[in-house]
Amino acid sequence: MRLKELAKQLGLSQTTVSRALNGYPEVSETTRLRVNEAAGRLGYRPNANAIRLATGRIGAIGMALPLQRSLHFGPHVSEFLSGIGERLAQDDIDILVAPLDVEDELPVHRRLAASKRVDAVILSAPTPDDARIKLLTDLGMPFILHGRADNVTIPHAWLDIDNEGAFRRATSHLLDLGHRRIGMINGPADQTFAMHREKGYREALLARGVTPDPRLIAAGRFTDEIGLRYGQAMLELSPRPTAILAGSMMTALGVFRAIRSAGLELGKDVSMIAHDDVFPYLNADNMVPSMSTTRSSIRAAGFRVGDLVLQLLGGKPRETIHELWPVELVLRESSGPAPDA
Amino acid sequence: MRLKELAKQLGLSQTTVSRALNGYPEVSETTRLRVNEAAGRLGYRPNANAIRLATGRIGAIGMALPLQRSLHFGPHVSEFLSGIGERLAQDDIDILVAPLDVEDELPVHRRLAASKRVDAVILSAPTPDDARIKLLTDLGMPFILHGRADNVTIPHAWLDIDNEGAFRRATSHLLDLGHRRIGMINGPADQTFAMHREKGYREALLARGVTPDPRLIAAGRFTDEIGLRYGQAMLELSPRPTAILAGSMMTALGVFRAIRSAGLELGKDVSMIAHDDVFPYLNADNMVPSMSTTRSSIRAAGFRVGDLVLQLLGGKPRETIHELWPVELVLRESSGPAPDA
DNA sequence: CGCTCCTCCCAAAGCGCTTTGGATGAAAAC
DNA sequence: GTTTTCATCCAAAGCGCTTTGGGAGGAGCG
Repeated sequence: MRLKELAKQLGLSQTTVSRALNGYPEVSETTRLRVNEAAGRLGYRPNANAIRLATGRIGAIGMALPLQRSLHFGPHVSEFLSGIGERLAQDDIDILVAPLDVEDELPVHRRLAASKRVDAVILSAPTPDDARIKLLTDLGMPFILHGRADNVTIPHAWLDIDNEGAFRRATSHLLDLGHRRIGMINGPADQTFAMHREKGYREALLARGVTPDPRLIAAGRFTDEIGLRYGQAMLELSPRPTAILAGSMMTALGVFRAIRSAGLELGKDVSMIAHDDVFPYLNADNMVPSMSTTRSSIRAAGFRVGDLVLQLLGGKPRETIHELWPVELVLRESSGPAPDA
Repeated sequence: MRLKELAKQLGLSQTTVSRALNGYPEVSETTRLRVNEAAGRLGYRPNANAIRLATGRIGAIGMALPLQRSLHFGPHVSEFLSGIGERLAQDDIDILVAPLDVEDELPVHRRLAASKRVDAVILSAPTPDDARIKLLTDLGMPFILHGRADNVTIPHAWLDIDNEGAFRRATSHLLDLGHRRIGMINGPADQTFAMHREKGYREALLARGVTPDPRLIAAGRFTDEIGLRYGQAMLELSPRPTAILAGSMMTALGVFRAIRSAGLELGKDVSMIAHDDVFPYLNADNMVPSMSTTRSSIRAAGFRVGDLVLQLLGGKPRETIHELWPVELVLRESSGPAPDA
């Protein structure tokens, strides 16, 4: 059932039917009703590609899924995507995921843009000098960044969480509890958010006169393995840290094991605060002991990003789209007073 | 730069340029070279929508992401998707993720099909009577199922892992070690794969004259919370189980905690074998103690599914596309002889 | 009653590509 | 030397929709 047939069935022109369906005013209410009824009855579905070709609007947004990088961000990506999807589905917008190798990210964006597959792009996991921003701007492709690219001066839309503040608070809290040797197992070092976290952490320490110890700072992917390895390494130091900040719940699982396998007890001998992106399948509350976290739902961020990308397409100026979300500090059993303090 | 301009620049017709670009034989090699060179130099990118409209081929495959259900399968989905993506990227095929509420899954598929957004669809997480199969078949939309729908007689392509065999082997192994009370924390009970797993488990028990105890069988989402809750419940029974099968690594984390919080030791007091979909960020080998698993990479399955969907579109008959992958049993420290045996 | 002004509808021109059905000229065949 | 036969290329017709630029006919006005 194509538009042409539908029009013929109704004894109307394609023009009128098209307008009726799309809510244009040049059509009488009775005709519109008649058209809508017939369309529903005959199961008319417009060919998306024809619409796209005719209008230039696509009804899809793109998201690059860097394969290697997604190894770092597997569960984060899917949660974030779910959030975006939840929002965009409301407006019947498709999400195109473009999997790619990290080194051809730029070409892929170029292809997406030039071939008119998407109206806009969602970027995540930026570095401070992220090259994608200039590329997309040059291409005239609207986009919104999840995270920040501090050194890029080109105006662009972004949404980020206050990583710096989160880690500053977490660190300060541990300092309040008497901890002085606080380890930090961060995310990949080239990522802006990881730098922000380190900044918050360092400044909190310095503010109390504690000199950051490079041996207590590690960076890597968000895996239990990284957590285990660096956790063990830190706990072998002497004096060993009495608290550790973990960049993700996966990291935290590894650190947890490191603590146990060193014969120590989490929340007593060693405290831990982990960053929690709120995975439904990994609940900080249900851990034993329950995990203190800096919490911010990455799914909610995705939902909002979906929102913002629509606003962007609706004409809202990109330079007015900046959101910095605060991060909760949720204290549970894994963080306690420093031992022998 | 559109085809028309390109053609004008070259002093050729659109026809010839199009053919040259698409490798048709009616074009001399020298012309083809000239065209390709110019296309590259001028940065010509065809408008994907025009191609789609003209050819009817889309160059995209769809994947429904049931939002609620993805709560059960969060990390699985992203791993699987990565695998698909890795394969389809090689052929420059887009992946459209269609997020949806579970109840409107059918309408969404109808929309995807009728609006010509995708060439084929990848279905996952089927139930035995999965209604999507009939729908897509009726719609003439090619698809491949990741998993199986045992009660559906309509011929269709599928790829699955041998869940039944995996759990039969794991259970048998535990029986060999002297365990008689073996708990099982399965995936969502309505899913085919979970039924297969239960079947393997039950039959293995029965084959040794052990009657399955309903109190030792639980089902739920793949979360640590479910693992913790059911793990605790089972360990409170007396006599308590001496071994537990966990449906996923997330589940296993919960069970692990349940074991510990009961003051028991994994691998001695209680054994565990978990199913491992091979998440790069959650490594069975690195756990303490290391985790025995039934292992099958869901990412690899995704890759292969991508492969198969292309074959399907290439004309390979759907009834010849059936793959059942064996599952490894990897024994590590978490499974040991039954205590007091 | 004649004229203007809406209201409602239509024909036709794209959108950018593929593909059918020839043309054209040179090489091959007779 | 004429007829075939290729090898190359082209004009034009779609693909299914939106949108521009009118055109009829009835209501409102004097």
